[in-house]
Amino acid sequence: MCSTANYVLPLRRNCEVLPPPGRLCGGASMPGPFPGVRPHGAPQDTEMDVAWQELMAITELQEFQVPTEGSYETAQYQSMDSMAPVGDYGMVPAHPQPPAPPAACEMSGVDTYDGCYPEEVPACRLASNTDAMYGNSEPQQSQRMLPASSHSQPPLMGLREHMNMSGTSQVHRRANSCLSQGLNRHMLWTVHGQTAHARSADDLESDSGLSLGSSPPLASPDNPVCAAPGYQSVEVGVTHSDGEPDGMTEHTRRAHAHYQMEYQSPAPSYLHSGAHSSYFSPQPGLSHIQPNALTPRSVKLQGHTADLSDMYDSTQPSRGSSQLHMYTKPHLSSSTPAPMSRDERRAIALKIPFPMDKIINLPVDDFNELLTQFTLTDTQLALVRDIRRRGKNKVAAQNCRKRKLESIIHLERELSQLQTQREHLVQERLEFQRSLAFMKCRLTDLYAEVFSHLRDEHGQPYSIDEYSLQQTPDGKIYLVPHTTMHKREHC
DNA sequence: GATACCTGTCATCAG
DNA sequence: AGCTGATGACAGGTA
Repeated sequence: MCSTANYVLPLRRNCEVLPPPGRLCGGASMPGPFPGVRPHGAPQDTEMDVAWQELMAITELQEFQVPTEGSYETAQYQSMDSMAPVGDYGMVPAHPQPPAPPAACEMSGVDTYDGCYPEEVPACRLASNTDAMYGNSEPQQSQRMLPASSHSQPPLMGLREHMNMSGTSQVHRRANSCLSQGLNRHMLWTVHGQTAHARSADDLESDSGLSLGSSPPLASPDNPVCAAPGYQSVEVGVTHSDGEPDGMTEHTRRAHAHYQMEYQSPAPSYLHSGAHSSYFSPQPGLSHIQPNALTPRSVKLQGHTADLSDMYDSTQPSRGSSQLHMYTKPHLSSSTPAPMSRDERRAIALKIPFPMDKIINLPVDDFNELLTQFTLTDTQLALVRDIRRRGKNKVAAQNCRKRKLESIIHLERELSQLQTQREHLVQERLEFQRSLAFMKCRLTDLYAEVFSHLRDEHGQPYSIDEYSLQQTPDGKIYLVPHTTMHKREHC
């Protein structure tokens, strides 16, 4: 065991031989660390057939006949021609006539609303102007069944450009060009488009869509706007040249009748808690339409209301004009409200007897009670539940995104704070290192100073290389030879 | 035309 | 079991 007994010269603190520090250690610098329109070409027949086969595979559509190729063109021109002279339905001419399989119009019961989605009777209603105008044609089925790049897309793109999409600001941007462009495009579309069915805006705007089983696509009542100019072009350019004396085929009449029932008759009040205050009031007619209720197409149409109304007034009876104005906003302001959503249009199309906000926001018990107060078809029920699910998920998604953004902001802020703190700590470490270097330097000086004053019994100075100063826990300081220290270290 | 962003929707999971 | 919220993924629209 080693002990301090080996120390040769016990020294005391504050020894007289220890002079005060004479100088500061210099040079203690420390290095411191200091980041479409399908090229207006007719779709291939095979593709068309496949598309229709896929469509027909849908249960709700199986009752319809797949139109023959020849029927498309017939329908295109026939329907358009037939539309022109119609005087009872003002909205009729106000939309491009989508090529529809006339064969499907042979089906019975088309003129009777059975509560099904309008798309469930696509051919006839599509053949009519009604659906292409307000409703859409099997949007989701089509989207699911028909790939985006399918043959049916081009004509649809034409229709999309022509009729424009709902719910997009694009409506406003293109509003001015809608009339002129829509006319030309419609003509092209009419001539070249040979798609078996036309998709309405709903169709075009829809994404992957909802479940096919629960929510078949619905007709949308918002497609008429740009269609008007398109139809005008048809009416002017094509005129009634075929063999439709009265200019209206049977299926067209039925479709118009359908439209009359759907959009002209008193509709339930759809009060929406969101951007859309109400888009239908119980009173039929025009005056009740809220600005918010206007669809993009109606908004788009707004800019051309005068022109169109003049044309319609001259060619269409007041009834049709009334229908046209039904979706016409008095003033097109920059603060144009959001257009009707797809579900809103669907609700209108299916005549859901209660407002959207109730569908979405009511507690489940109240919601179920509400459902019991009305006799709804299965289709209506499915739609209502889908609307509720989508509405809630929509809000949830909005909240989720909001939270995500807030989380990102929070994390960025936290990151910034941590970076600041890190910089502070780095500076602090640098200061400590500097201080430590200074203290080491000073200790070295003091060490040398002490040794310079130490003398052995012979008056000789101790060598700093042979001796070192050690302090014991009790505060005593000893001069220890390195050999002893080495022994201690070994101990 | 490519890209980023926004929004709606769907699918899925968990409570 | 059904409802609801949360969220990733996807698609479409827009700038």
